[in-house]
Amino acid sequence: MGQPNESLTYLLQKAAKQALVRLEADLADLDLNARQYLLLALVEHEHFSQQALAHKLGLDPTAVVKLVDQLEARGLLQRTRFADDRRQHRLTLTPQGRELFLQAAERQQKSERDFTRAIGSRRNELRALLGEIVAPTRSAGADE
Amino acid sequence: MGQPNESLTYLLQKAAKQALVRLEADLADLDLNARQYLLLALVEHEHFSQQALAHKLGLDPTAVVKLVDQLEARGLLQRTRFADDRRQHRLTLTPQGRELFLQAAERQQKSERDFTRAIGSRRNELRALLGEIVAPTRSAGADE
DNA sequence: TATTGTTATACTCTATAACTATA
DNA sequence: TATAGTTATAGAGTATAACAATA
Repeated sequence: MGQPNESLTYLLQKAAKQALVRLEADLADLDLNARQYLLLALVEHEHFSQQALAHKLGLDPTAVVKLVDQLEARGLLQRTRFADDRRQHRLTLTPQGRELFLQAAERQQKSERDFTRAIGSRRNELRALLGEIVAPTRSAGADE
Repeated sequence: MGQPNESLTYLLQKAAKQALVRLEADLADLDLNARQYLLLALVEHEHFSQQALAHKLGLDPTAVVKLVDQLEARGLLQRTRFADDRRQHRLTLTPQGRELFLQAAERQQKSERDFTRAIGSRRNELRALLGEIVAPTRSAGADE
């Protein structure tokens, strides 16, 4: 961003945006945006509460309400209650939700391979470098 | 984003956001956000028109109007007219603008070194990898 | 009394359309 | 007629505050 073309911060913004645009294009015909997909992926892996999701996604809890509303209305996930704390909603994918998630996950992987085609297998180096930078700083934004 | 922690797209979003948050924190006492700084950096390097800046920044031209309004009101840059096409505004840093930019540029470089401290000199590899991914795809978003 | 989720609301950002001055 | 810049406005996204249910 100093000489913009050389700045890592600037490059990261551009790369992140382009990766996002591509992913959303690749998910478009499943009628999922990246955030919806990520939520499905997280819920598929673990039955989060909405607050836990908000924290994990770096989102406002009220935004999660709307996200979950949309996905529930489409029959992709369900809200039930946690037995040990009935205030919390336990989110679970429906069979349709799981099926859609699996399709989306395939596309996501392809999208990422396509996006990083220029660097081939060095994408693993990129992943490692980003992981080292990101891991220690987990304060603001999407956490963990 | 499939298994979120392993996804490059997800890592890129997080890294980009954290880098941005850090940069804005490091520029805060100069009363500049990242976008304002980037605009100053571009104008310092070349006397852009507002449309050219909008294209370069991947912003709406109306957003550039407001950005330039703010910076001009603070006496950091000036609008004059291009001689060969008097519709276009030629943007130039004032002496104060240039001085503030130089201070901001120092902070930006330090911010970036701090952010990438964990990978040390391998930040050059990271820069190279990102450059290879980003360069070919210059369609959507912040261009060139 | 504190917390989860919800709703309503306000605020910010971005995009769209109409206008002016120049070409 | 088309383009650069401006303004006003609408829309999307996000944050804030108050409320109900549960702890």
